[in-house]
Amino acid sequence: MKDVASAAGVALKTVSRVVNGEPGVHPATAERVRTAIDRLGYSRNESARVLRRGRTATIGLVIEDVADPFYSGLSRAVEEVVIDHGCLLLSGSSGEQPGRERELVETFCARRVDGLIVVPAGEDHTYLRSELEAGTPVVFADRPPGAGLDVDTVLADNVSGAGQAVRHLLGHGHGRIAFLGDDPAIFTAAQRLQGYRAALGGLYDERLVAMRPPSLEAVRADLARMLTLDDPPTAVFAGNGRYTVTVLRALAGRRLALVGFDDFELADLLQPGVTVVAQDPSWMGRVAARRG
Amino acid sequence: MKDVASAAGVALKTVSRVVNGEPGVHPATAERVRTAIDRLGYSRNESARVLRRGRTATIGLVIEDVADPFYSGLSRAVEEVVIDHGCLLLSGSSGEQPGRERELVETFCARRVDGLIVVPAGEDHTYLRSELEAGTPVVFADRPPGAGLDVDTVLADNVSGAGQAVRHLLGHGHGRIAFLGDDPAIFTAAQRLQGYRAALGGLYDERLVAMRPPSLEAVRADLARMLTLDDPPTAVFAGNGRYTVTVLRALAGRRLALVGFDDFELADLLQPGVTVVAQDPSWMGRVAARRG
DNA sequence: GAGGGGTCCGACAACGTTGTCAACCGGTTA
DNA sequence: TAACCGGTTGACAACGTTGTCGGACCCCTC
Repeated sequence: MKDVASAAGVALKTVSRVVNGEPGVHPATAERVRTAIDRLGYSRNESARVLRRGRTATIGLVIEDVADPFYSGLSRAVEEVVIDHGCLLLSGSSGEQPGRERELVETFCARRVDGLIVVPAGEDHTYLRSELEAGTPVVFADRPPGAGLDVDTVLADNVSGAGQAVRHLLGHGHGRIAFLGDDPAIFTAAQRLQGYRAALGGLYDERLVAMRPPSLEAVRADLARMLTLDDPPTAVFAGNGRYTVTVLRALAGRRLALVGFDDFELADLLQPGVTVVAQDPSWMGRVAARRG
Repeated sequence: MKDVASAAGVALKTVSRVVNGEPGVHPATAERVRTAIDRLGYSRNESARVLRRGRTATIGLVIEDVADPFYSGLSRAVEEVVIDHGCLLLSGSSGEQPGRERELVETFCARRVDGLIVVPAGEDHTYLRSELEAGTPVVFADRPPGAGLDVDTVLADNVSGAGQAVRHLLGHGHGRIAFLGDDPAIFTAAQRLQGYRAALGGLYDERLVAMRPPSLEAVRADLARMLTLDDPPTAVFAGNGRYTVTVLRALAGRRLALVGFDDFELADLLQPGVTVVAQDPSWMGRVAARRG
């Protein structure tokens, strides 16, 4: 601020040097500048700084929904790493809408974020190509980008995780295991179905699979339908954290064994709530940091 | 970008007009500019725009911890409102550390956020005074600011909420009700203690109160101590969402009645998990929006 | 006293955008 | 013909900061 400069009787550049802690300023001068700063309540305008220097010290994070425990955990981990690098976090929830995802990404890019972490909602990410060519580091998390894009991606091993869950149930004598999961258009849901199917092998029965967005009514109906089969399921494998909770609620008393993908609070306090922890969110954060 | 201007054979200002959808540009010219923009993959530099216009279209949110369901719910609601206003959200977790809170707030201010929503961790917010005088709209949420500051604040009625919880237990015949809550230095914890105490009246017994940061070991020890009293508690009132979960875990089998402040996922699926929902986070978001 | 080296400081341009103002052009009116 | 008008367009300055460069000054040495 030029007011500070004139108040301290120095040039703009000297003030700049002081606020940035650059060397080559006489201690007495620096002190004079500092008191002027305090007196006037000056604080550096980061926008101008960004404009001049080119780095925004900002990372953009696009997730599904901050309110989902899985993503809020991820957010926190990312935030931690980002702050450690002296940056700030711009975040937004796509709500599983590809359009919203794209809007967020483009807005973040227009603000010239120094890096982007995206949990994609859509399939087509060609709109990112120009951004990538411009050199913006982008990392995908939890789900891979659409075809034709070469981007670092952090994934959990959904297939083998689902396999473990199924084998756990098989080992406890369950031969009829239902799979309730999210829309198979979602990468993780499809992967987990695949793991479930592979682990079941010949035991696989299409009638025990229901995949769609989680709503209590739908899950209730699916379960009710399955339970009227001649050979009803004795166990359920739920495709993600939110699904596990929904299934629990839909079961309401009926005592089926339940295994869920993703951990969730209090899982250990419920009947047989085996959980498979999918990701270590801080691991994802670390990968993002790889590109300070 | 001046490249676009020269590519389209027009002046900078005309490009500016087109990207901003300002009137007074011949359709043919606008079209030429647009194709140049597409061809060059231009996107407006928001930093420069911010510098020139003074508005950042950014809101800062400082909370306790995004990973806490209460705050992640609040975040989501705030985000919703902020996006509706065409703004973006910068958020950070203070981790209940006043220093961190202050750092975050000051960083946000240096970036000239158009508004600030703060769940305070500290007691002293005089450092905000100059910012307030500069005209930045600030809203406190969940907890009030330190003394001597005149700021809009969104609070739940913690006292009467706690009173309701206690009366609920009294109504079910519990005369010995323990209160386990967070450090009384935290506003909400103190308020809830006050409500608990008032509702109990003569039944209040200091030995049934334990307040400190929630850790499983500490809560276990507190509970164990209380249960060895001649007249042990038959019910527990937990001071916040995280505490409720911790108490549940610490109880591990012992069947005390439990009421918690704040709702939490699956509360309805546990034994006697009465809950008092404190805030409607979207309400807070709305208040923040009051100052687009 | 002249030259050399170091320390401290300031003038100036540039970052990319937008607000202001004036210029231009075709057509209409006095 | 001159004055005027609405619709388009462009030149220029400004936003607040930092990088570059060069100037002023002091101390030391020959």
